[in-house]
Amino acid sequence: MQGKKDQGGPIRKGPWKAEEDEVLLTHVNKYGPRDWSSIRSKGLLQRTGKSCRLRWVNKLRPNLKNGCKFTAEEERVVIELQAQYGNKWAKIALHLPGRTDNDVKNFWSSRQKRLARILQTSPSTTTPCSSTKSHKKNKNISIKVPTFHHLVPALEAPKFSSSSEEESSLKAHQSCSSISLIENSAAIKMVPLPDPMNSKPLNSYTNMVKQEFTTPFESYASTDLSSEIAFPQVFPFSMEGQDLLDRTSEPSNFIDGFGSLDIASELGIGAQIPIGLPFFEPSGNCNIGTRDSIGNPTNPDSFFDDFPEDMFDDMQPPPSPSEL
DNA sequence: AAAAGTCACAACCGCACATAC
DNA sequence: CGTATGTGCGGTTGTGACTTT
Repeated sequence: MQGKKDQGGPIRKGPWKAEEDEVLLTHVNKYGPRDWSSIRSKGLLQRTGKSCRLRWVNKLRPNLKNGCKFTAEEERVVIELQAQYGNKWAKIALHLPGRTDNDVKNFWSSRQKRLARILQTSPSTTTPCSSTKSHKKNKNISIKVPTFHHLVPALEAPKFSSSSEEESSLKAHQSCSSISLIENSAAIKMVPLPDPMNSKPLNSYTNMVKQEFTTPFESYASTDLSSEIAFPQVFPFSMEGQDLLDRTSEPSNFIDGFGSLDIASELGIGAQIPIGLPFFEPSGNCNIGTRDSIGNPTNPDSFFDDFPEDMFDDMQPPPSPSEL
């Protein structure tokens, strides 16, 4: 960039070559992960110390899960910790063996971007879809996403497959979403499953879920969420894809739609909303194949069925549950 | 088949903090 | 004690691969 040459010559930027990695690894093996600046000053590489360190930390360090998608469990941990620590990626990464802060950061960033896009496509009034991927799929439909999302928090939202090994992670969301949605429809009336990972530092989270998981409204009322939830944050439920959006065009299906943990996760409000613990497969095998009894649009627990669709249009911040 | 959009990832930048001098 | 240097962290950007239309 700037004529910062000197010691090791002009600074090289951009993608690392295998030879550079080798040199860097040699250095680390010799002196340990430190003295990054000396790498350049010794003329070993035309990289800044910072760059060397970053390369090692993010790619060359042993035991990294390079190339592996975030598992459902990792995803959940991120969500939980992000809600707890905020954007302290390095801190969060400490809880995820093999993951770097950069990994976590990128992962979260992707989610946020997706959420942002979805938000734009979820107007509270009938609006034609327009440009994003979701839009494309909904091309000619008018999505009417009711603004009653504040009700959602109380709804159980198991995210069965979602990410995890398989294609999952985020990209797979597009495919998983529809599945989880379907499964969610059943989950809504499910009884909380035992916490699959109670040994994790997610106790508060899981306990909360268990506690909350009575009936949507009961739980909602019992925790007085109306006073806890930052509404603006709650509103835009991430519908993990067009499927969700599609479904949300109908109140009864809408419920099915926001079943996923991502609702909170993508909003970064995992700790604020008693989103149910996702019931994904423990071993992170997002077997999308488990899309058994799919396409069951009739959700017996779609309590919104009784509501006139337009009643949500002008919905204001969350009324107390009793008002519902 | 091509174009457009989206995603995931790698890498850089700037700032903050810690330590050495 | 003040300054310089090194390191760590979070934010941002660029890019290639993939998906959808």
